[in-house]
Amino acid sequence: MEQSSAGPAADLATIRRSLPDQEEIVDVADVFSLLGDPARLRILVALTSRPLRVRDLAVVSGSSESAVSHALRLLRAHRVVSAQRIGREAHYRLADSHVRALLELALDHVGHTGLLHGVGVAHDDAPALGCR
Amino acid sequence: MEQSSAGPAADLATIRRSLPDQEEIVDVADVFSLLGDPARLRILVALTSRPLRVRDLAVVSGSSESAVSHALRLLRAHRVVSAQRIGREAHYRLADSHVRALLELALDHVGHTGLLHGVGVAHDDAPALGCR
DNA sequence: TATTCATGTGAACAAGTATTCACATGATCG
DNA sequence: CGATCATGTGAATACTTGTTCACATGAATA
Repeated sequence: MEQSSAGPAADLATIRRSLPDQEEIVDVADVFSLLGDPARLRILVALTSRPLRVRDLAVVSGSSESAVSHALRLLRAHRVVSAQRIGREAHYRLADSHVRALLELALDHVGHTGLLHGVGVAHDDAPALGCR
Repeated sequence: MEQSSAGPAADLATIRRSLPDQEEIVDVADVFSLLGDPARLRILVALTSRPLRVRDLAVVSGSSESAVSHALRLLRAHRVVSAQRIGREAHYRLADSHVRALLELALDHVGHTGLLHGVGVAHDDAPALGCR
């Protein structure tokens, strides 16, 4: 998605028309919002490693099992994670590669290198630009 | 993208140690949270096209100028956008390529797969459990 | 069957937050 | 200078939301 459908120096009306409709905006915002809570984010980063049970996630992320369950319910409802029941255990995992990509992009952004695998950390880190 | 620096079937302690510390988690969560508000998201998507002034962003995004200014203040504080003053106007743009990449990933996902949008699927509650 | 275990859930309180309104700041123009 | 314009900001309100607590569900075990 480069300059989108709007060409270079598009006028305001063109830009406004090029925006996703409210429904899509809200859907995307919902997902970002889900990733925007530290407790849920810890859960998701933990799931970057491998599928985990609710109890494990509580231990790893440092939240109560109830809080984790509530969090997973929301994440499930928005297809951010998927669950698989085996007996009385529920194994959760990241729903798809897009979620993983979002997490890795963001972690890379703050310079966290411990979690990512062979990914060459050649990020360009453009430091704003505000001054001219 | 492979699992993580933790080997296959890493134990819980290993996974827990591999998590970013609280400070990094909160930083990343803050950015996601900023992208998680529909009004701010509209602003940011508009900025993927080209730099815009506060007034233009108000028109394009459909929020009041005051609301936009408040939003931009937060986005600026977290280096999500950068500003350049020209006379009495302030031109805002996306701060760096990471932000753009996050937006593109999310919007692209919605546009192509309907995962967030739910192609013919109710998107508020998902069963998602027990799929094997 | 009774018990235990893992997970799910509803209600309610606490904490955070986005918007509006009124006004401040600071630059430009007549 | 005084007026006007674009933007920034503080306080207050209304709204959203995450956590805890108590309990429910449903599967395994004895």
